[in-house]
Amino acid sequence: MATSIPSAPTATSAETASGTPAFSPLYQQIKDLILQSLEAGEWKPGEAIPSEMELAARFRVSQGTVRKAIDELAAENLVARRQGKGTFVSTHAEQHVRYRFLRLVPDSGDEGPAQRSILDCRRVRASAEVARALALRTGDAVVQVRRVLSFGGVPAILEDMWLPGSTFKGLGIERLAAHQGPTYALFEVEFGVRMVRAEEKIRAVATDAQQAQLLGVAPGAPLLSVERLSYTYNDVPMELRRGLYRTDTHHYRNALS
Amino acid sequence: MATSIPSAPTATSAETASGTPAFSPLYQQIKDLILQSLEAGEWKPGEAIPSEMELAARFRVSQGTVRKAIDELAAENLVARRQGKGTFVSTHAEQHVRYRFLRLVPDSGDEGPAQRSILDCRRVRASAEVARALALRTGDAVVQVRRVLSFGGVPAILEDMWLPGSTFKGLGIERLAAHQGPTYALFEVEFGVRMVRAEEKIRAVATDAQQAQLLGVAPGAPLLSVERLSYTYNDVPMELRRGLYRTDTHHYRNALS
DNA sequence: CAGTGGTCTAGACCACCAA
DNA sequence: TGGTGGTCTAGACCACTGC
Repeated sequence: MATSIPSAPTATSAETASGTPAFSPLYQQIKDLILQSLEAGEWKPGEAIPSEMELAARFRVSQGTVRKAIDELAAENLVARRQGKGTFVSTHAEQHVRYRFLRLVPDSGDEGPAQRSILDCRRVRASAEVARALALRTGDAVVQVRRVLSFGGVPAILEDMWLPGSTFKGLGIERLAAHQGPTYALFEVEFGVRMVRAEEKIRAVATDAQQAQLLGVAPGAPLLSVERLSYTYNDVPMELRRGLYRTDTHHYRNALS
Repeated sequence: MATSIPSAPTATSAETASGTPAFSPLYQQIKDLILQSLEAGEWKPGEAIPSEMELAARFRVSQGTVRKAIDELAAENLVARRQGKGTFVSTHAEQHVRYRFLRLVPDSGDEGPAQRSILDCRRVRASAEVARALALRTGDAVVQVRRVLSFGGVPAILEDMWLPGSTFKGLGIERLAAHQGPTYALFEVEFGVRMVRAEEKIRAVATDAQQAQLLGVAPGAPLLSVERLSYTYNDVPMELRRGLYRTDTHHYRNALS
């Protein structure tokens, strides 16, 4: 199916062996091809992809078809268009989308970025639960990170992260501490991993003694438990995160539509 | 600005009095016009809007321009396209989008719809806080509803709702109790109010004695506090809701992208 | 000014649905 | 079979950016 586009492209195509029609419009095929280049790293985060005209010539389709393919990629936040300049591969390092995945906002006012304090970072063997989430085998190497995020000096988030050891070779406490800006931007630059989407499961829990001490709240105080599974291209899970959020001065913001 | 489209439509238009260019593409103007008809109730939820060709003729533009306008409306879930049939005004009564705004899902398995139990429904005067959220004046009439939602006989959600009294005339406990399906579907049919989007603020809180009793949990148990402000067309706030969610067997699901 | 994305059009054809 | 939305094209022109 995913072979190269024929010189005379056909919209109606791709008869599967199993007999189902499996119609896929041309622009979808083009989108998939662009996606493959994105995954392969042909263009790095922050870089411009070729112009619509160039891509149209390359794939032997009209500019309008490329446009529709890019429209969908832009809708999924994989690329961003800038009129007069070009289309750019999305990155977590951009100013206006920084901390795109962080939904905790102050109840009033506006505060700067979080201060990070790395408590721990070590390579461990994946528990059954972590392995299942990250599509690994139990016992595989994973990097485990624990940190506290503070706003204006007040601790607000206690977070544990698990990352596949094979991909995040050499991730240590120094690198994490030295880095400025979003952690996901560090992952892009240092490990070539771009987080594309994530799913969160949110619960209310009571603090235990250790957590309470780290966050500076009373033991038993209610906290928001946020379990996040982040995915790279192609729906590959790449990070499991368990966060405890203080919600006495902040709240988790969500838009429904 | 919002006058009718001239017989020879211009893409570059709408010079504002203040001097700013304020360029608005044709398809945006068409989208606004369709939106106005939607707000005015020219087509009711569940009904089909005119075909793309008809709208193109009505607004004196090409089908492609109407298509792009409808594309955006569909992306915002205001209408839904069905190939071969037409484009339909979205409704909360549709099977596949039912409980679109309810993000609480069971940790495992799948359960049927919630059982509702209305505890209270009465007309009261808006507190300063409720008035501010609903863009009313303090003391204006509002309908206040308290109810419990249960899954499989187990109470899971305790909810208070506030609705503008002027719009929700005659809303009583009988009507709420008699109705089947999503509450927002009732609002569409009985009061002509369609909820289009909502914003939620989520916190972890400790249960007080009364809440604990209604939900069947221990006093002080951590619960998810979900404050929702729902909007109709044109960003008009129409409902304030404060929910307490049990998250021992369920969780609040969220997708980030 | 040239190059990029953005808009608009008109027409052809395809896939889906209902009568 | 006719109507609806869905795809694709080709070309013209507009708006924004940077040289």
